[in-house]
Amino acid sequence: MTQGHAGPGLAKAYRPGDVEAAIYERWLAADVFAPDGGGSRADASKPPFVLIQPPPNVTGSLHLGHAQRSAVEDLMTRHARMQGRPALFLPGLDHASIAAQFVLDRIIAAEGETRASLGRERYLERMWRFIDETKLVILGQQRRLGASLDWGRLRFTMDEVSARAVREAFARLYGEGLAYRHETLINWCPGCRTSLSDLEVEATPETGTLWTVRYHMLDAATGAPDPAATISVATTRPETILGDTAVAVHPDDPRYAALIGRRVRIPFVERDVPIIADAVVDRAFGTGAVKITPAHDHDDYATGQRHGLPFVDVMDDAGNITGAGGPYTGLERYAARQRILADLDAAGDLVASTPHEMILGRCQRSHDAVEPRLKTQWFVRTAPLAAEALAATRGRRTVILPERFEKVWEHWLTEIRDWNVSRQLWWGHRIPAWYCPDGHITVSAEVGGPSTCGTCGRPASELIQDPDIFDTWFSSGLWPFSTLGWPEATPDLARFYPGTVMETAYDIIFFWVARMMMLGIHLLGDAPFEVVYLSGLVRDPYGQKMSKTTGNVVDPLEAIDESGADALRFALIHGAAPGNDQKFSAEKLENARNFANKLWNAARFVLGARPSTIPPGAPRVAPDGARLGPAERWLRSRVGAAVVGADGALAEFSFGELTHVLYDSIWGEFCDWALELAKVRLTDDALPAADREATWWTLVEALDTYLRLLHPVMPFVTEALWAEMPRAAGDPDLLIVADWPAAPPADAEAESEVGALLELVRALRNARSEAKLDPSAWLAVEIAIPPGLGPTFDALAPAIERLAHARPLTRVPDIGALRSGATGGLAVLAGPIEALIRPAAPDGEAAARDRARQERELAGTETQLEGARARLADERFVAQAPPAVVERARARAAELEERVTALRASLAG
RNA sequence: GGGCGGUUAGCUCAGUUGGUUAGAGCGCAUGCUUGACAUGCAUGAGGUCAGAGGUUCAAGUCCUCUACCGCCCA
Repeated sequence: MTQGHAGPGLAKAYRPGDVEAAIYERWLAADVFAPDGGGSRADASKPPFVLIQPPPNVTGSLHLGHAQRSAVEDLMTRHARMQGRPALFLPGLDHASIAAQFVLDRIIAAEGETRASLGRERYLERMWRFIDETKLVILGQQRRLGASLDWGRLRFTMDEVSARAVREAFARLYGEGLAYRHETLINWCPGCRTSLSDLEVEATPETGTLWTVRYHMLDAATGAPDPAATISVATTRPETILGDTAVAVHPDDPRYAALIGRRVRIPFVERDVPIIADAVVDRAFGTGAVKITPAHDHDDYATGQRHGLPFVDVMDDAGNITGAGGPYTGLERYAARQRILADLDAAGDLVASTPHEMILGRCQRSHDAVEPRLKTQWFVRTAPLAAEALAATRGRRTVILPERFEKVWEHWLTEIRDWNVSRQLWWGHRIPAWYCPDGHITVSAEVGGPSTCGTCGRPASELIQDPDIFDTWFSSGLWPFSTLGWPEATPDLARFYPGTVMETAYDIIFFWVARMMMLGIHLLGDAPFEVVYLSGLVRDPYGQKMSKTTGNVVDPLEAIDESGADALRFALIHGAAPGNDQKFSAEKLENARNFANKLWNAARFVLGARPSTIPPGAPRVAPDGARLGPAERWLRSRVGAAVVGADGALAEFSFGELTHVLYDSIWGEFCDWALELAKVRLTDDALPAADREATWWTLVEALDTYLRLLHPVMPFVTEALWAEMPRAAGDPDLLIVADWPAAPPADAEAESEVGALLELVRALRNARSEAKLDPSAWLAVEIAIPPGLGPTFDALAPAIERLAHARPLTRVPDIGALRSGATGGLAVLAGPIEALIRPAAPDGEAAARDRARQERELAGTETQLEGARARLADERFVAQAPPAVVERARARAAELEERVTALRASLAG
């Protein structure tokens, strides 16, 4: 006897909204997220698993890319936690100075304010108020997603712990000569009014104009302009004429050899500059003569240094022409360009203008054209740090996944340039450098700054702190250890540094990963993580990048509301392969939702099918091995294969593969076959109760294993179901801290024998369907089974009967007997098994369709046989292929031969 | 210009160290209210694995070249 068919208290369909919030609260209440939490079952002797979460920008909200990465991070963490490792998944938020100011500037603009109208102090107060709201959004999103983050260790890149790390790191680098202050040409964004690092400048190909401008030379004797002697230069930036301090030609260019050393008058600013020779000039470019603007062009800067030219800065922070710009002073740079062109034209000195393909540097954030400008900035000397980072990856102390990114990594770190860390912004960590009136620099890691000038001893009151802040990535670069309390020697730092995995998107490998590696190794002596797992980007169904302006963004919360957090996680992880972008679509989400529902219903069935001889709430026991039928043995073996497959996928960080393995096993094997086979035994009152119990415990064991395996991917539904499952002694209340399963041993015999019979069921169904026989009719079927399969067949006959709708199902002694009676029936072949379906009444059309099916099959089989024979006829194959391969080919050929014979016989009959 | 990746069913993607008959989901077709599930079940159709050449007994898989798409660096 069995109980009712509905599981205890389980709804007919899985409704994520009903359980998710409560389950997250249970996890929080049980204190299982922290490696040292009250509910943790971590084995302190095992190596900790540490994953410091990439901190999302505090002013934003999470998009699908974040959701995917959080899902992957949480998956790894939950797996490690179930393996009994102390698992730390540390949450955080990033202040993202330039991006945050961008957002806030727009908000205050709507309130009629500007950065300048508020002033630094009030602006920063406003920022703190603003992020107090936004951070709640992000933290809430992480909870909805089910991220098992250790909230007690939440860090913010602008909190005092992080600030102390920034000051200390900078002071140490300065002390070692690795941080220095220096005037040089930097990238300036007039829109953001700050300098940028090289990485924040995007090289964009554009069609500009190449103008040819005629400069007038000076008479060598009088020094007065010589209207007849001119030299034409080509430029894409006429406004920089105002800052020209030379004209350069190639030393070997015969066109200009005679002019080298003569002087030229720069128009409008009336500056007299020399014509110089430098091999850097490309003779094929333009006229072969170029203007040199050392303060506004990277190549010209180098030329200027080589020739000792003056550097004239003609642009201010807003991109307007400075007082050095003569009549154009105060004009915006593009307005100045137009005026200069007009004036040159009027003077007859604009010789030509042609369209010109060029590469323009634009600000990654505002897309303004970046202006090279001469500025004094703080730099970090990267060469020695990069060497250490390279040594770590070359020595495999840190592995980058996918490995192909190591090549890019190598290249970038080998060619690395010094890092400009100064930003002329307000929202960020103020650079802890003070300047005394004599220009001495004092760098201090103390909260209140230095008490005196480190050089001349002047009191703090006479010192002025650098107004600039650090590049956000400077504090981000300290994240793997600032989060753990560095520079204090905290217990967390000792225990959790270095970390295990850094998961992040591949587009910030240089911005972030490289900086963490460089700073971590340098400041702490160890690389900050063992594995760098680089995720791909999540794109829309058409492969477009999701963006607010395109309007194709999917809000993770919407997806969760619609389909559940587990479905979103599954869908995102399903397509996750390291370094590969994936397209996301509603169909994928729906498929994942269906899978969650499938699992739910499978569990509902199992729980509802408990034999009445097992009391409700009985502790879970292993099925009685002596009572297992072939189907039970088959299931255990297949579950074992799923465990092995899952372990393999996890070991290789192939999380998409993990979901494939679990999906196929749970849906394709457990639900489609194991449950259907079990139904017969569970409801067969003629069987001893112990047999039915063994079957049920086998299902429970399988389901229990699946829930454990699936938990890291779909934490909510698995936890919800596990709450209803019988527990074994020693199982915890919550699945999140249950043990990762071990694989039941493989049972090759059961797999092959049951597999053959499942093949038979498929073949019977196919024959019936192709002949278009009434699917609901019970048809008599006779079956000839090879002797070896007899016992398994007999044990499963009732199930086969049910699954193939075959009744009566009769075993005939041999194939000959079957064939002799093979008239008016559908002949079915399934490997070594032959069967005959006898329709209730003769049906000419059905018979014809069946004949067509068999003829099609025969043709296909003959083609295959031909191929197999040809292969075996090749002496070189037989001689050179491994014996096992040849043996398999022979067996295959024999099988095909038998099949052809049988089909011919059947068609002849 | 340099480097990397991709090209497999109508669509989205799997395909382990080369080895039987290249798989899945969605979509499509046909049928099914089967005592867990119509968010379901059954059956089926659909592929010269971008192209060319090579290595090998054997290539979706390894090598070379070409085409197209995408990304990164300069």
